[in-house]
Amino acid sequence: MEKGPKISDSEWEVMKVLWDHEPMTAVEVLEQLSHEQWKQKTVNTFLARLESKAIIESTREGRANVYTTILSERQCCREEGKHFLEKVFRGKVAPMMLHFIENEDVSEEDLAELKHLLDKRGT
Amino acid sequence: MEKGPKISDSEWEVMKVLWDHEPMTAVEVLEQLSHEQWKQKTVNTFLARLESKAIIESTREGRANVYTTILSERQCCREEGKHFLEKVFRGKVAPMMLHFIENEDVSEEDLAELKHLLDKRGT
DNA sequence: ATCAGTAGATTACAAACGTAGTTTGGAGTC
DNA sequence: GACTCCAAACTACGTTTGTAATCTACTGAT
Repeated sequence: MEKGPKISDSEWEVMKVLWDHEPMTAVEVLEQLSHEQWKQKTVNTFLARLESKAIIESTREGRANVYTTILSERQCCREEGKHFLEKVFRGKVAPMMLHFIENEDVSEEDLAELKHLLDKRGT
Repeated sequence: MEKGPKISDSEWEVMKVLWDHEPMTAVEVLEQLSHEQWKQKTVNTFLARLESKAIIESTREGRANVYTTILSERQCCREEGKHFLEKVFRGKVAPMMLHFIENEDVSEEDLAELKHLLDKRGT
């Protein structure tokens, strides 16, 4: 039962940038996180921790480290999603879906898309 | 922008028991968590922390504390759900829904229920 | 009044997290 | 070759979390 390594909230921010733009240097990661308030060193720390958790890896390119992901966004979403579903909605999918439909902003297009998906999926 | 207090994974386990059976004493909470491996003292610690975070409260009944929740399960699910959606699915509901439909075990009944919900909701 | 048991309060302590600062080693400059 | 500057590596430190153990105070029994 391979239990994936935990990715903290801040680490997730870094991962999203990496998934979108890898391979990247630490400086490039910070640039993409410009809306955040983090210092370069902070980002470096997150990168180092992610590497020690074997979620990303790096190769030396001249004077800089270039980072690439090891785990895909899909894999991590799956892991995190399972955890969330179990923790917050007791593993019950339908109530969770209902919750999001009722509480979050779901556009008409989203609803239509979902209906379409369900129709295809439901036999 | 009222940011709710954070509820950790372990604290959520305690909260679910409380929402289901409150008001309860610490001993009763442990009983309901029998499948977990926690000691009584550990549960006591979680209850104390939840109280200090103002998520639950207690009143003295004779020689025991009786705990009741302050925040409802709905409120906490909403908070946690928003956080999850933003963190993992970048705030986009439809992809998240799709993810769960594709990756989690969704029974035929769940699918039917969801379709029904969407039909009602989608005009 | 004393003693034992028990619930609650207080304290402990390591790992993970958020958020960097300091030290080091190599690339380029004079 | 000596000096400078930067990226990387190492170190730091308070908070939160997981997981309890110890201390204290009250209740009931003798």
